[in-house]
Parts: sequence; structure tokens; C-alpha cells
Amino acid sequence: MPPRRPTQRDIAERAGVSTATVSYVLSGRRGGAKPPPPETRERVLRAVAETGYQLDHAARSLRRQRTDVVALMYPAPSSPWSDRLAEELQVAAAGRGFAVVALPVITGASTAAILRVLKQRYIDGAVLLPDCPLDGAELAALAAQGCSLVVFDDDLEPGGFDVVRQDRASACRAAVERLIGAGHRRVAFLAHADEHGGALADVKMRSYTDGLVAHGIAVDPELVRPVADSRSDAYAAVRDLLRRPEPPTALLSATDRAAVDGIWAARDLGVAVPDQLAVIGIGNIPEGLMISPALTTVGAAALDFSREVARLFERLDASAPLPGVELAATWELITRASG
Amino acid sequence: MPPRRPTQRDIAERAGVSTATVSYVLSGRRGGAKPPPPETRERVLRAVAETGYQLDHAARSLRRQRTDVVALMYPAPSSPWSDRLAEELQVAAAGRGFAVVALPVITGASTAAILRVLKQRYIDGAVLLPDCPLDGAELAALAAQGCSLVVFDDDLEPGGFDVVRQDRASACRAAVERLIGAGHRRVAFLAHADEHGGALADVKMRSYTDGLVAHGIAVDPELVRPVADSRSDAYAAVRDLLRRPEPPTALLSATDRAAVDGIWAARDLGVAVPDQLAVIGIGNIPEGLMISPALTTVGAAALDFSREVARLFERLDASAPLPGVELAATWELITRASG
DNA sequence: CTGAAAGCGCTTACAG
DNA sequence: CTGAAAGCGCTTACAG
Repeated sequence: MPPRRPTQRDIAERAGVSTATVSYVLSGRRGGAKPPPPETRERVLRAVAETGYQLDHAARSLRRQRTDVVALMYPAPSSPWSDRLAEELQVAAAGRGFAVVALPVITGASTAAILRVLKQRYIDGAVLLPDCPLDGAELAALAAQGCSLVVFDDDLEPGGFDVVRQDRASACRAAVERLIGAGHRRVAFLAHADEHGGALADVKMRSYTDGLVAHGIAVDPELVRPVADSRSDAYAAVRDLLRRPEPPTALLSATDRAAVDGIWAARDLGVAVPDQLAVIGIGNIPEGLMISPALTTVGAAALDFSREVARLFERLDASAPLPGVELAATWELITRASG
Repeated sequence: MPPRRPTQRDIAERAGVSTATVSYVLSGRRGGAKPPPPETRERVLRAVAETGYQLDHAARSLRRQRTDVVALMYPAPSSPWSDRLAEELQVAAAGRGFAVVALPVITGASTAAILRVLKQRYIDGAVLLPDCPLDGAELAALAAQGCSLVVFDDDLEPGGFDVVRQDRASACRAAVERLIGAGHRRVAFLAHADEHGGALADVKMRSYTDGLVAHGIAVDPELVRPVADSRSDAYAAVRDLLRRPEPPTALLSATDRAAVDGIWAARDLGVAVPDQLAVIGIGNIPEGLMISPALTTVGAAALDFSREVARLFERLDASAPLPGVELAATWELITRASG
């Protein structure tokens, strides 16, 4: 049987003071009035040390109507972007006494439990990376209940929450234009698999097809492969494409990882990149810089979320609700050597 | 001003029932007695729908003395392993009404806030991946307070919590033995950088040095490079090593990623792997299967945490505290083509 | 300077 | 079948 956790009442008895005094000592807070004198303070702290007392988060949250916890929500699996944001958030949060919890959203698994974390006030605020499963109405409802939200989304209008614009569609389209502008007519596309579908997958696919069609190029279904989410599938698909009688001369990939695998496949077949096969990825992951030739890609230019993090804490610190604003974190075509 | 969140009292008034009835309807729980009849039920549910009522997590947790939240703690950055465990945990949790929060521990940032999440009963239980910043005494204290814990660790004894053994030291040592057994005498080591130090970094380094010394081979400081945590540094370091007058004939890397970069560097210099340079990584990430030649590595054989996840929920479901047990998830030398 | 007391929003034995 | 009431462990205006 685990012994009952000590409460402030236990500490108070042990130290011969009231629970109010215990709370004042522990919180250091005292609404303007003087703090308890050192002697009282010490008795309390000694009792805390002796019993191993720990604050009860639920009780404090209920009473104070805030949790001092913020969340980072993102579609799983994690990425260098979500990792970096988690780090920046945690550094900023530590200085203000906030804890950070990450909420990876598993595709396919039920999202009910994870949405409960937001709706039932487990947390005071959150940063939502792109493609989280919440619509504008749900976000507005959360904001109206006092949840501080910074949301990465290219379509939503701010409304009690802030929206970070990446303009991913334009950047993806620029990649297609670059390939066609360089004279490519047979452009292959490594698409997301169906089970990794979603808004962004659609944006990527539409950028590809719209780009081709806008230049009078028919979309050849043979050149579109749903392999962008699997390294081994991507490698095999590109090898297969390059061995065809009429191989593609350019490759756009929905993920940088698959693009890198494509470059490997090309290298292993003796196909020169970019001369015989131009390759452009999407996402701008660090690995793209490591391969030779370095990967041309589409994505955010810098691994830096300081503005978004700062904005979240502005919201949390504000005494009155802040209006929703738009922040720009625009995706760009990042031209390197591969295409 | 955000309107006050509706409470069960508001729902009760609106539906013309008591708060007790509201609670019974919402929880579906009723200690054996009959549930409220459909008519009452409907009135309550209508009021809930009209007001957008959401349960208050803090109040419920305080009253029920459980949170229905479990955590996954792991040293950042995330990895295929932490991603996979998050997924398995979430699937298992969803079926039982539990939410999952991830707690990435940022090296360098203060761990105080994150430890509070465990100690202040923010959660009912957690899986701790290797190298989390909690010692045996802290874990025992948490367990004694009723927190269900499954801890990956090679040294700790179970004590109110379960311990998952990986035996990483033996597996790392086996990698060194394999290289030396194959006749290699000049074995380079890509070590962790100092800032990525920790117990595992030490285990890896010791396996390397002890292995060499056990076979009468002096450790050449020139062959040890602290580059395993940076892809670009690893690539450059291996290129540099291979250009030396007396290049190494084998390479052990503290991370698979750096090992893969090493293979790239070798390929780019025309050095054959494994004939001119045998390469072994540590970690068994999926990427190791993608490179050619496939990476020999050290790690868990399968990306499968079902036993650990099941055990966590066994603990959570148990009416009385369970004794701590050891689970085996032993690391192995996984022999592929590179070394 | 300190304490008694109310109350945050739930759940659940218990009485009717 | 339903409701009044206690209480989970805190914080904080308020009284002394």
C-alpha cells in the first residue's frame, strides 16, 4: 500500500502553522503583504523536506484556474522541426515556471483523447504545428474559453488565436515552375501514400499537377508514385523509373527523405544528378545538406521558432484576451545543387 | 472577456436535475445502481450540446485521484524509437480512455519543470526511455506515491517500478569484438560530443577502449572523433581519417546516422565498404537498411514495445501495487553488409 | 503577522 | 430513481 501523500495540512500540523502559511511559504506569493518571517519559513521548509511533500497539481490548478503547462501538438512522426520547436518552447517555458508537454497526433489512432487534453483544460496554451486535426470552429471555441493558441495554418483566419502563415502552396508551385522552366517535360512525382494523406499531401499533389497542366504538359500516371513516406519504397521506385525506356529527367518529391533516397538510387545507377535527373524535395530537413549534390528543396529557410514561442507567452501573460494576428513564416524554394 | 466556462451546475439547472445526475449521465458510471432513464439522460445531453460543456480535468482529477493521462519521457531529440513507442502507447491508451503526453527532455535545459509533471501527479504513469534524468531514489519515491512506472535502464534494480533491460554494454562490446576478430587493428571511433554525453555515451566509449585494450591494441587518440551527433561533422571527420597516411580499416560509430555519413564519405572517396573500411553503427535506425552496403549495427532487433506498453497498463489497472519486475529487450549485434 | 473559512468543479456514498 | 452534501487539496481575500 502506498502511504498517503502528505498534504499541506500535514505540513501545517508538523510545523505548527496554518495551511495558509504553508501555502504562502511554498508559493512565495502573498498579494502585496509581507512574506512570513524566516523562522516560520524554516519550520515549514523543514517539514516539507522531512515528509517529501509535493504540491498536488490538480488541486492547485482547480483553485488557480491555470495549469502552468503548455503543449506542442504536431502530426507524428516527429521531425527536426517539431524537435526544434519542442526545444525552444521548453527553454522559454522553464524561465517562466511552465512545463511543456508534446502531443504527437498519430494518424489513424483516435484523436479523441488528445483533443480532450486541449478541451478539458489540461493546459493553458499550445502551439499547433501544421495539419493538426482541429478546425476553425474548434479553435475558436478553445480560444473563447481562455486557451492561448498559436496555430500554423495556411487557410484559417485568426480569431482569438494567432495564425502562422507558411504559404506552402506557393512554394511548392515554385519548385514545379523551376523544373519546367529548366526545360523538363518528364517530371516524376513521389507522392505521399494514401494513409499519410491530408491537407498538405493534397497541396503538394495539386502543385505538381496544376504546374504541369499550366504549361500544357499531360500528367503521366506512370510518373506518380505514392512512395514518399517510405525510404525503401522511394529508392525502389526511383530505380524503377530510371530504368524505363523513357525515364524522367526531373523528380519532385513530397518529402526530402524520399528525395534523398532518389538521389542515392540515381547515383547507384550511374545517373548524374542534376544533369540527367534534377531532384527537388519538400520540407528542408538537415539531411538534404549532407547528400551530394546538396538537395534543392522547399521549406522554411531557418530552423527558428522564436517569434512563435514569444507570441504564445505574450498571450499567456496578457491580462485581457489578445486579438488574433497573423505571423509570417513563409516557405521558400531553397536552391541548392540537385535541381 | 471569455464567457465563463459552463459547469455541471449550469447543466443541472438547464436540465432541471441535480449535479449528481449530470455527473452520472456524463460518466456512465453509477456504482452498480441503475443509470438515469433515457428521458433524463436526453435532457442532460441536450443541455451539454447547447452549452458546449466540457468536463474540467483538474476538478475531476482532484476528486477521483487519478488523471487518466500517461506520459512517455525520453531524451530529445526524438528518434524512430521514441516515435514508435509514442504510437504504440497512444493506440493502447485510446482504448482505455487514457491520453498520452510526450515529455522530451532537452539536454541543457532545466529538468525541474519536467520532473514536476511526474512528481506533482500530473499523470498516472509513464514509460521512461533510456537515459532519463531520474535516479533510483526518485523513481522509488514516485512509485511509492502510486505512480506507475516502466523504466528502461541497464543498472537500476526494480523497486515498485519495472525495469526494462537492454544490456547495451554487452552489445556494444560485441561490435568491437567483431571488428577486432576480423583482424582489424586500426579501428576509428566516432564518439558522442561532450554536450551529448551521459551514461550511454560512456558505455559506448568504454566498450571501444576496453575492447581494444583487451586485445593489446593501444587507443590512438587520432582515431577518436567527437562527431557522432552531427551529420556534417561525421562526414568531414571520416573523409579526413581516410586521407591520412595510415587510414583506419574499420570504423565504429556511436550513432547509426554518423555511420551512414561515414559510408557516404568512403563511397565518395572510392573506398570500398566493407573491404577497405568495415563500418558498424550503434542504434539500429531504419536508415541503416537503406544505405548500400546495409549497415551492420547494434540495437534492439525489433521496433516493438508491446510488452512494455502492456505492462504499464497492467500496473495502472492493478488494484494493489505490483512488485517491480525485469523485462528483457536485449540489444544485439545486427550483422549486415557493412562490417 | 497568522489563521479560519470559502470555494475552485467535480464524484460518490448516502438518505429519501 | 434522484438529490443534498461532503470532500478531494489547494489558494486567497478577509478578519483578527
